[in-house]
Amino acid sequence: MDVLPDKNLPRVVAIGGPTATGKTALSVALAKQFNGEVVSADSMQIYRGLDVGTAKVTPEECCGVPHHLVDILDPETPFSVADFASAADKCIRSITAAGRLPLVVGGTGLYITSLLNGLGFAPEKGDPAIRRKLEQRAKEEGKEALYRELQKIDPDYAETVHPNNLPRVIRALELYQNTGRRMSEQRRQARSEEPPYRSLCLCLGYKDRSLLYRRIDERVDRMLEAGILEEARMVYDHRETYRTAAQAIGYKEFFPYFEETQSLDACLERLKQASRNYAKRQLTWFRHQQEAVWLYVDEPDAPPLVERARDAIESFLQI
RNA sequence: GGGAGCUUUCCCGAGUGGCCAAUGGGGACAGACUGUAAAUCUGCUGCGUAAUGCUUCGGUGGUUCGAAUCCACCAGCUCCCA
Repeated sequence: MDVLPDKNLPRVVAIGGPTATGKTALSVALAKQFNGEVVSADSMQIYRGLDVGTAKVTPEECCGVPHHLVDILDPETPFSVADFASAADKCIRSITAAGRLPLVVGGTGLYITSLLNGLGFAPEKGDPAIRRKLEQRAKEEGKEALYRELQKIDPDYAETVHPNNLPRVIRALELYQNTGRRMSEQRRQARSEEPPYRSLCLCLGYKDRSLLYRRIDERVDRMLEAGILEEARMVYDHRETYRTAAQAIGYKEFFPYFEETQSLDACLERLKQASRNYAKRQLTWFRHQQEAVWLYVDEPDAPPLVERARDAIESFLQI
């Protein structure tokens, strides 16, 4: 698409990157400089009560900068990318209307990319009943059976999904049964739309990966002191209803400790490991799914991070 | 002091004469991703001028056409008896 973007589109600055790179601190500093407001793009911080484990902004860290899409749901309420995209869009429009700059900040790459590309999700919500039936079938007939069915109804999409990736297979079948539309069509349509904003995505990273991993480990230790265990216990006690929280890194790793099948130390190690693996996946996402300007935290001769970010945003706003 | 066992590629751990550069798991690295995404899934992991090539299974030396696998000695660790 060589079409010049519409000058009147809302401008959005996104800040992404793996966990523990300092997105929160940077976004607050930038919001103050650019008269901005933060729109969180984080699938876990959206929930009330998950604070320590999600490294949620504290009131002190906020410094008065408004934060949207944080603490807006109880943990038993389901939430999805589509929900995020429409909620974030509303935020962006009202922030823009107020003459301020929306800063979309978070580590959930799928949320950021979907939002910035204006992916048109199916208007129909997912159908839990259909999904439950498919899950049941997978248990009885095996995931191969479902995959074969997907090959029949949507060979194009089946080719892009690995047979082992059951949740994706199920979602595709669910979409078809629910709406009569194939996932491959859905994707094609969604992609062809014009981007809804003029956006700049800044991505935080480390040149030296081992430094990132060390920061992650240290942060887990700090979370322990800050009371992550109580939070994890709370999530554990509600694990049947807190569907999303129960799978969050920072909580599920302590379940064996509560069940007395593993020592606290072992769980802490697993949590650190899981966080490092997650950071790796985030890097892959932002490198390949999202066009971004990368800012490295550990660049020795470069000016401070905030200055580099500020320069990038200033030139973006001038275009 | 006497006896038994163990030592494998980054880690754990299989392998007890050829099909072994060596199962599996973890880690590392790389990748996918359109309604649970902090989820879910995939690839790859001795070297390499890529070859019936080279160097690996604690060390040295043997047996054998052929050894990670058998034997001897040495080193380290574990356990049992004193």
